[in-house]
Amino acid sequence: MSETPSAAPDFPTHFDFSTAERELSAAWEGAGLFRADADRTTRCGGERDPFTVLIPPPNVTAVLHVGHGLNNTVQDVIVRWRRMSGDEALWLPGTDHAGIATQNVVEKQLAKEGKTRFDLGREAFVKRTEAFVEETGGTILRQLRAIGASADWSRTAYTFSPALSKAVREAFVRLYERGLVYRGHRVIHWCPRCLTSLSDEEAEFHDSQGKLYHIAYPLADDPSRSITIATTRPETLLADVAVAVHPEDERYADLVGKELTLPLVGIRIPVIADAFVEKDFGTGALKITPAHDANDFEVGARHQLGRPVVIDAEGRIRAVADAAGRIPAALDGLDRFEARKKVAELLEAAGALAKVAEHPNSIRRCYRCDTVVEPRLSQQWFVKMAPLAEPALAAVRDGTIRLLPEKWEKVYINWLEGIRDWNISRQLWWGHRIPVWTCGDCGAVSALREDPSACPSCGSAKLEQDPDVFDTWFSSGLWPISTLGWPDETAKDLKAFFPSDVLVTAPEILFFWVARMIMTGYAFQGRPPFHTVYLHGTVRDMQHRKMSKSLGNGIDPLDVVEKFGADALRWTLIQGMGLGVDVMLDPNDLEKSFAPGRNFATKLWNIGRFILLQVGEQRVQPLAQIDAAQLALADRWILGRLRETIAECDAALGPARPTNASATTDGHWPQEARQVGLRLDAYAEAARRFLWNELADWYVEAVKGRLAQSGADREVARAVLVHVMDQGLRLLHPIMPFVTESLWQRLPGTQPGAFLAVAPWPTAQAAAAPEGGEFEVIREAIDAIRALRAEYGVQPGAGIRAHLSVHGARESLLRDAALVQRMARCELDGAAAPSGAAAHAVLPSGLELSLPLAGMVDVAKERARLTGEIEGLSKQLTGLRSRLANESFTAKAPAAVVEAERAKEREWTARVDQLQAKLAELGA
RNA sequence: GGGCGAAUAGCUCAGCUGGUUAGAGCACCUGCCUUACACGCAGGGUGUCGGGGGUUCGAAUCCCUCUUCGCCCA
Repeated sequence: MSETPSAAPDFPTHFDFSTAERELSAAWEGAGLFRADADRTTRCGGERDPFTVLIPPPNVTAVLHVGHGLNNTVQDVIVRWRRMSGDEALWLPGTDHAGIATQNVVEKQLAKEGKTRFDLGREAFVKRTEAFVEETGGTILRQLRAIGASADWSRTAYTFSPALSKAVREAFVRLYERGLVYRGHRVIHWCPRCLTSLSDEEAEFHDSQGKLYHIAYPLADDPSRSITIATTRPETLLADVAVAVHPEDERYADLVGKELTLPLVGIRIPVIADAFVEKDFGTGALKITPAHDANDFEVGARHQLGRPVVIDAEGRIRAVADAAGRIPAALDGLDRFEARKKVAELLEAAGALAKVAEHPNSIRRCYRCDTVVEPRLSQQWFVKMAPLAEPALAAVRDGTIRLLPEKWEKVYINWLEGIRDWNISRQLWWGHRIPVWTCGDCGAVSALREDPSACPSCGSAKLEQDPDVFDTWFSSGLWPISTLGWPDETAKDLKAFFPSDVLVTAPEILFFWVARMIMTGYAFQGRPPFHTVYLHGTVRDMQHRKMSKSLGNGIDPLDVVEKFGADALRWTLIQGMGLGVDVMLDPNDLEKSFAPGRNFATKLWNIGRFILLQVGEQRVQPLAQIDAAQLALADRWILGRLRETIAECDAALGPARPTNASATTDGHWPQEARQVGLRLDAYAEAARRFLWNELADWYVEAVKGRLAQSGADREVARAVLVHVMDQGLRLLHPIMPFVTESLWQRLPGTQPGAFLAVAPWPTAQAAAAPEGGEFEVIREAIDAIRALRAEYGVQPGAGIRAHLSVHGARESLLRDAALVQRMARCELDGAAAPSGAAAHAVLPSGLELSLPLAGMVDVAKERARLTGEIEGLSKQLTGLRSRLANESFTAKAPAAVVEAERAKEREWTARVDQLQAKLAELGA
């Protein structure tokens, strides 16, 4: 490693990211840059458009993993972009109390002490959980600061705080009053480990290899005949109340109305006909178990059948209800899976097991503990979803809300069209208690905003509150309004920042959370909670597996921050963020994944180092004061590239909001704008390309000679250099906030105390001077000379000479000969090329270069090279000419296309001619 | 079983409403410590655009079909 001995000691060759991160985080927060002010928004009479992003609240028990890193980096990039763009940007952080997840964690702690929550009792358990959350609940938010999150920490919300709990209660009571919630006795998903019901979404499907048991049920009055049913769950036959066949199934037509003997149990059950049965599945005969299967429940209800319950809350076989005489002693008390084996054995022994076949199927598992869900008959609170879904469906259909990428709009619509009622009660202790009281005297059921002391109907004090709590997602669904102050309709934040703008989350929780927020937005505010939903991909390892604790393939973002810096982490994540595309990272080789980000930061740092060491800290003229006529070719070129890059970044990111949105009206995404913007990878690449491939690789090199001299041109160069660096840093800041802020604050001209984090986002200025296309000719020449040098193995340090032909941009190239000299180590010579062996290049502009490389050029090789180039072009030309000769092409294709093809033909023909002339010069 | 989507360079992906000599990043190979940077610089190879058929003057792009993979829902 080489160190420049003269380098300024306070400007090392590498960026000290850990110090910068610590200092800048403190400085940003100290200056209150991320605190949003409601009064400054247009909705409150201020001047700025509000721009609100609400964090998907992580669980209070969570510790930061790379998935959080990705989700929050995306939000931060968007918020920083809007903040710099002049919006009153609010990124509202917070956490979710996570009912089941948190209760599980505390129960596990208790288990280590040899206790259960029942040993403590409800009140003590809740107290203990509160204390646990108090202690560790802020962990993940603190960790988010370490990756540079510019959230407004003063507004940190928590779903179980008193304010948000009030919103939950108000929401439920309003739905109750509107007749949109009801209590019902249904077969719901039950987790026998968590001992609670689950919503459809919380009971996730998993493919499994099950078995299909074919069991013969003999006719009660003629045991020589039987009906064979097929089931995956033979243990539930203990609760069978009928066997159903399809009404049009001729095989069983004569048996409908007869009775069967239930194997192992011995009681008589009827054969019924119901169109629900699929004739082609299994044997076409279906056992009906209303208490243990949701579909059977419906069938049973249609036929007024009983509902014996034979499996208890823990998943054990017992005569729970209406099941007297149904449980053989050998099965009583057995776990359901043990019971399945035992039932099969007993049936086998009784000769009733006709067949057992392998049967791939899907089973539901608890999304929190993976336990196989048990369908269970029980009383729960449900939300009627169809009326709530209607405006949520319309909003996406008509473009009030857009989902990116587009395919999720279809999934969303498909789901909402078939929406089912939502079970919102949970038999947990950690959560918002359901505010419903039943009177012990008059039986009145009341949903109340305030805890009652007496029955609202009869005045009795004998009131009992529903013991259950709400599904956590019920409170999460209110997040966009509850965090902003609802149900206080006069809350300033609600006025200023609702509706919010972009919601950034993972598709996994599209139904759990996103759809429900949209529904509650309409239900309680009559408006959409946001206009854009950005659904990002998943972080995966090199085998495309999702990162998880159990697989041990995770990446700790804080580890990455420590080893490579927060900017490197952010860069890697954003640069890989194609719309909806998964981000692949290698947990076994962090260097491979994150070194490019760190290297880019170092590169930037060294551009800054060059500027400070070469430009110095003396006053630099603002670019606006420079007379356009004084700008060099390279200056005009880099300013043109900057203008183009700003436009590219803007096009990749925006538009920020639908066009016709106002303080009181919801905007609308026209069809052509629905899928536009938030291309973070394209934005990242545009900024990187400008700073590295254009500014560093070309402009910095081009400007070196001018900086070494003194005079007016040096001042012009300094002004342009500092300007383009300043603008480039602004463009990159949302992605790499630390290194850009560190450099920007050191740029000559930056006011002390100013922050890049709130500096204005660049706007593309109209060109002050011609774009500098001539500089492209210089670049082409340098490229060509470098390529020839490499081709012929010219020593890197050796100087050579190039003769220019009379064609093309000869004069302008000669004017900048010094530049070519430095960048290609090649002296330009306007004199005609001497005869003899030389390497040749014909530039697209028509200019010809001839490099006499005495002793290096092998004439045969040069001939072969030129011939190859001619052949390639000729082949292209042949195709082109036959297209132009085709009359139907010239007649039917648009004139502009035809003309473009003709121009191409002229250009290529000329080029081939030039190359051929060169070849001729080399002799036969 | 129903719905949605993808298949383009070794890898991850762009290529939208048909017309560029099919691109980018990473990886890879070669040569260089050229006074901001070796965490760097310069140069370089790489594709029957999944198979088949169709529409068209013209298809990676539109239509049909097959194959493979993924996601959502039941």
